[in-house]
Amino acid sequence: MTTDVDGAPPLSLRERRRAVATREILDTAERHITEQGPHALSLRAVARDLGMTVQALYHYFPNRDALITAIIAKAYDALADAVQEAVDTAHLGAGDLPRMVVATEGYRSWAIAHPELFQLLYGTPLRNYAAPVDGLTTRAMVRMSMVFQHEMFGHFTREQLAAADTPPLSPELRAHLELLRQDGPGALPPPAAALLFSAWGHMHGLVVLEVFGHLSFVGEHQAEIFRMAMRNMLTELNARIPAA
Amino acid sequence: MTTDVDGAPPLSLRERRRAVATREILDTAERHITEQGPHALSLRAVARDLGMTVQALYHYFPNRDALITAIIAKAYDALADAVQEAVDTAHLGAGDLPRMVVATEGYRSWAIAHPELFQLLYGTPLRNYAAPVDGLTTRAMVRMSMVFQHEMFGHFTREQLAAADTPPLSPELRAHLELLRQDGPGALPPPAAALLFSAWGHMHGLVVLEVFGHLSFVGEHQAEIFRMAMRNMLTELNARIPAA
DNA sequence: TGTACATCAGTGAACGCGCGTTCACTGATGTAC
DNA sequence: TGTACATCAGTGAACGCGCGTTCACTGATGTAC
Repeated sequence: MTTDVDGAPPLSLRERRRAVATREILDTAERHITEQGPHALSLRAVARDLGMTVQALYHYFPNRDALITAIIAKAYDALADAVQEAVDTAHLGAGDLPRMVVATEGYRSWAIAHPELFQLLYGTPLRNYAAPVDGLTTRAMVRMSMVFQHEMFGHFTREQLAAADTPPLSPELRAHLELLRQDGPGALPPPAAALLFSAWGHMHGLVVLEVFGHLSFVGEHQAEIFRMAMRNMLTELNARIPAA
Repeated sequence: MTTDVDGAPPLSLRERRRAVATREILDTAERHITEQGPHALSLRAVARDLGMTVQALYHYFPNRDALITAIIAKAYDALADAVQEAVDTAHLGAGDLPRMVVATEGYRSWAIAHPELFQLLYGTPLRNYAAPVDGLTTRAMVRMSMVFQHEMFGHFTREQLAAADTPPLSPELRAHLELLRQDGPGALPPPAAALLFSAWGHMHGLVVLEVFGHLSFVGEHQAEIFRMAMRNMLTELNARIPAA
């Protein structure tokens, strides 16, 4: 009776229930984080909220770390989605904002709309939580950085990017960045890669200061300062790349 | 018998013991933070480590929050000191690094040397900890920002700064920044203030990404990228301020 | 088609541990006369 | 100079709460024949 559009084997009752329960646990845990902060997450509280006992959770997640990892992965995806969507709908606004600036504003907006999840991703590492080594979170990160680098560099040729005007990079750093671009999907020449990291830090720094309350003295005008900073950043970035 | 150079009334035995004990509590708590992370701080563990009972701590700090606040204030001061000291000893290095870049590297170095304290200042707010409204921490912040703005803008006239080339600021933001400069000691014209915030975000963002492990794929070369970014930032900043 | 067995979601009970804070009290230190 | 009192650092005992994880077990769901 389940919709079966793609010819996948239909799920059994057990499997459907399991999927629903897993989803409920994740949603509840995420809600707890958004309400109490990432460090307040407790398995017992989640179970209580779902009307079950703690032990039952162990049928769905082997332990607390696994649950947290799942939420982190989900949050990374949500952030990447927000950036992507901001870019995709950029032309709809009639403003003259460069799409790159729109992308950074998508990043900022998601962070401000979900401060606790942003803290989960970029704040103090959780106590007693050991992040897994696998690439569960890396995928979303790569996806997001592809969006940024496409908006920043997409309209330049590889030769232009390789000739970007920066202080000279050491041979070791150049070599390291060359290596990175082999296994990563993004194929940026070293100077452009360095500029990307710098820009990422700039964007992230302003957002993190704002979300964590260290710019509160600027009051209502943080969005305006952010936009100004990102516009300037983009202008200066373009000025570093030689004409074709 | 205590050294009494400044003519202050000599401390009684009780007062000296109290000062020593307070210092010991603070040092131990700070050490616990540097060893276990800010979220692991526990009064009981601190007391245990000092060979006393928990209750005794309440003679020195009214509660856990007060102890944390004292450590935060101390850390802010240490960070400001590190930046100041970097600038003060800048000329000793024979390099051609601008003093502003040296200042930002002082910021970065302190953060890397004391990642857990840096997390305490700029990471996820502590659970169950309510930051006090008073300006205990503000003083050090202002001091540090004065160093940066002196290095960034000290050699320009007020007229030059007021004419800095940025996208136009809204009248509301201009007014707000004018207000800020009245009660703060720093007297930056609005466009310069906006550029200062942007630069602060840039510096902070790169440091926070590095300290929290989000730039680990750059490996050993994070210092080089940071220096490049800060050099570029300074160059671009200067380019925005018209000649006298 | 029904039956025997395997799988799985859930519970009850428990282990062993942590925490911040309050209260009533003792003994040392400091002070006024 | 000694004496009576006040202040303060520290303890013992307790309150009331939280947590993650493991174990043995029941009853529902799924599967092989």
